[in-house]
Amino acid sequence: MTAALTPVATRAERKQRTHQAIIDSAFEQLHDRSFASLSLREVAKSAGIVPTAFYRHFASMEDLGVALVDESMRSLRQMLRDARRNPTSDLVTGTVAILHRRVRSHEDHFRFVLRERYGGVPEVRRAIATELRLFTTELSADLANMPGWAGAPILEDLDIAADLMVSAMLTVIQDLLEVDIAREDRVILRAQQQLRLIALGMLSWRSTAD
Amino acid sequence: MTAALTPVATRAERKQRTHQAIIDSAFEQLHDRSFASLSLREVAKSAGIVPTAFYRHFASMEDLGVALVDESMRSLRQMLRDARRNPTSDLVTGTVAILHRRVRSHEDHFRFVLRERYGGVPEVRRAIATELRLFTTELSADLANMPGWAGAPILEDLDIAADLMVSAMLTVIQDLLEVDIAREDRVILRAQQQLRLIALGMLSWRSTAD
DNA sequence: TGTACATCAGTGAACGCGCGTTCACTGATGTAC
DNA sequence: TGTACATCAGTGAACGCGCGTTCACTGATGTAC
Repeated sequence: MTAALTPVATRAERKQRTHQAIIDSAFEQLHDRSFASLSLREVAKSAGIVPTAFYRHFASMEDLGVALVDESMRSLRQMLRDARRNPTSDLVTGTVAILHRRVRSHEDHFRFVLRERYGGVPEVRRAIATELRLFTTELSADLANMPGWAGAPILEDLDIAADLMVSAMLTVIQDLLEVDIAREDRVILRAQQQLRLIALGMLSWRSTAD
Repeated sequence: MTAALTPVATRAERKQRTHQAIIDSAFEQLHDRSFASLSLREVAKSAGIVPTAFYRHFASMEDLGVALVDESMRSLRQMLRDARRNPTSDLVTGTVAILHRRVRSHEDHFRFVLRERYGGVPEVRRAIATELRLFTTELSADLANMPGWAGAPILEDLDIAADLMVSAMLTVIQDLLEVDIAREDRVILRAQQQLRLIALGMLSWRSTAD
């Protein structure tokens, strides 16, 4: 009795495997193309199934698109959670390091989200917008809980800073995806400087409001 | 001899008119779709010509895409020029007002640029990236010439701030394009606050570097 | 354990459609004399 | 001004192609007894 003689998998396991193969090969194909230009037939072919079998897993391409958003956003949320659980002395350096690591280990996900954020498929766009809004809200709440803000900051003002930080970091992610490895240190440094700049602004802001 | 009896236009004028009709109706069609999903036949039809006549004006759809970028970027550059020539006492309020006005008068252009910035057509993406880089550089130079920075700021640091401002303003533009008129005041206010936040950060930054 | 039936992931032919592009053309406008 | 020819923006038929979707099917896996 060898492993080769046992059945490769149950029917459910095989289905799940094909399901994931569709998602994975979609991300692969989306490396340098927009989701709107990706055809059902192309996805099916690269996943190793016939076009009609696609419908056993997704009702439509839009449906697949939303699944890709879910998969990608898990990366973003995980990133935020990592940052929360890893409160280093230098918060900016730590946060940028986590951002850097997750972008590099999930490049396809971030590329997809940034490209489709304002892309041509409404359902995908809506799903991304909803998740990013959640992301900003969570960051804002995290800022409020920071030990540094002893002087009772106004939540609404922290929201402005959180918004700015998310804008800046999305730009940094895009730069990371485009830069060649040799020049990536400059992008990282700039990301740190921009977060510090916003933090400095917040401190002056508070003293201005006093 | 009435105007109606004079020839409507010369051949060259008629050609130019069709050329512009193609560009205008492309922007119209792109209101809620990506450029990659727009077909040559659709553009031709909405411009009132037969598909093959398209080739009298553009070598390909990519060629049209680059023309749309040129047309759109003229709006962006004009905006920067307006801001330079209009040095009000409250620079932030004035700049945001100019941004607001130009976005509202050229919504199609800004929508196109933001959507295609990371979109599916490489040539269009490249054209936009080049123009945005120029835009940031010019803004950085403008910051250096500002009377407020009496204390000899380092150009490289101003670059970081210019980058951050462009990121923030691109997000603001997107918000303006999405928000309903009733809530647009909040977007404007937030834009002003974010620019002030960055400016405050720059002031502290300088005193830190001293 | 063995048999008979149900389930269902994946198949493959077929459909009608819009696509980009070619080609020879038309006929109004422009130009040379 | 009148005529003969050149230019060229726009036409319309035709092409081969990949698309999403339908449908009846196959045959391995799962289940009930």
